[in-house]
Amino acid sequence: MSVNSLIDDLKARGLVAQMTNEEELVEHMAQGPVTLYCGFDPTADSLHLGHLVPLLMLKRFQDAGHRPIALVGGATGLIGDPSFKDQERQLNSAGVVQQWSECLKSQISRFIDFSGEDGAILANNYDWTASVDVLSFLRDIGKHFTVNKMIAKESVKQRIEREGSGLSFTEFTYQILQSYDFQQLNSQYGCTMQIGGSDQWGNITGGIDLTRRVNGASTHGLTLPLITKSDGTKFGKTEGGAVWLDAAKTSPYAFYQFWLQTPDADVYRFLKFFTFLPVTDIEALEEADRQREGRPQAQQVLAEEMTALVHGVEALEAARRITEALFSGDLSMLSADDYAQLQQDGLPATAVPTELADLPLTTLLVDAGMASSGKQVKDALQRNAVIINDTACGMEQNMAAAELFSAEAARFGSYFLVKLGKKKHHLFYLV
RNA sequence: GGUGGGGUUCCCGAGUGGCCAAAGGGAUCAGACUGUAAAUCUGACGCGCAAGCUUCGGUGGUUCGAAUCCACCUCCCACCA
Repeated sequence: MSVNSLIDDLKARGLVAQMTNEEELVEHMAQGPVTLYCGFDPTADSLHLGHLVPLLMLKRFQDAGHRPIALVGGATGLIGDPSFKDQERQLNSAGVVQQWSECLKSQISRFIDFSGEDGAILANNYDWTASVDVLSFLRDIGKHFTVNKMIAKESVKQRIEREGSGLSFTEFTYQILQSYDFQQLNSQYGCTMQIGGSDQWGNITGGIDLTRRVNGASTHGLTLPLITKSDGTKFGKTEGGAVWLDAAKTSPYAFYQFWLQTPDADVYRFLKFFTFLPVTDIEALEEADRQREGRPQAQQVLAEEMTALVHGVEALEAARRITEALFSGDLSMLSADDYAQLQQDGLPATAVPTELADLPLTTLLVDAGMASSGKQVKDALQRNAVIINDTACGMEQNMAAAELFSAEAARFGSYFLVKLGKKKHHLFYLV
């Protein structure tokens, strides 16, 4: 892909929120491979969907011949970015941040190619901040920032102006640290561009300013839009919380299901944001779906692309197998092997307790993680929305767990497929 | 340090002695309708199958009875110094 068409493609996908002078940027990219960076702060032991867009953006640049630097914020993660946050964040211990940094590193490596001499670079800002002493920091770096400008930034404005909140000096300093990153990466690797979410604009321009002052270098910035949902709720959340990229935290099956359930109003936008499918193909798909009666194909395409990308083709196959078995409506088609396979493929499964005479169904299903409170199970029972091996259960069976989970009732002497509502499935097995 | 305002169930936000497990909205869950979509309608929404149990920043107190009154403590905010 030529330089020009990369930016054009990004714009066509709606992936550009803001950028520094477009002409200069395009020209800069035309002159040869650009080294660019994006930072990821370790705020948990895994990246989640919110990180995916910038991460894939690095990949888009790499695919177009540029050289990405993935920066893990081992130092900035210790401070906490106040940008557009309405509350001061709780500090995490150094050991935890260190550990999380390692987690992020290995995840990032799955998306970007770090091999070879021209390969991407993995950096950690802890390496150049940890040893800076206070006086050097204040004299050599701090001197280039005016508090007036720092306060004026939109990203901290509300924290400073708003009642009921404050901004600690610690977090206020964050923008200086991030700016310092850019200046360092510019010195060390010739990095001339920073990308990030639109909330990072203030931090990015801060880095551009610092790099110009200290290194005398001209650099560029580009931000990505915040991913929004048509219904106004936050993108990337499910009832269980964030959708993680770590298969141990969000199973490939759950991940696949997440995308499959994307509302029509969002799905084509998401295809452009998250997949590498050409925009023209996506538009063609949208047109085809419009012509079609009933269910669109887009969600399926999106779910397959994303699951394959994040978890690999095998995990995708597993997710599809489970989906096929659970949503095709007929469980009798499943063989004993299929049940074992479902469990292996990541369908949540729990052993049936040996002593369940007195256990109500509510407790049983809550313990298995199917619902967060007995009330929810009770509600479902009252509406006959709990289905055990194709048999709907009502409230009157709540105390009949021993009967329902007897060896005679089990499929192949061992399995029970329990459905709560339309979408929640759980496998129980006798031991 | 002084003065004033405030801390209510996941979030916002009512409630100023019994009718309060606590209005209303949002989020969430389930049902109907659909396409595992949206919109709409219905129900649930502190915990418990239930009897019942535990909440309104904390601790004590007044009272037959407190989220509501009193004391002290604590945290937040505004203004003043």
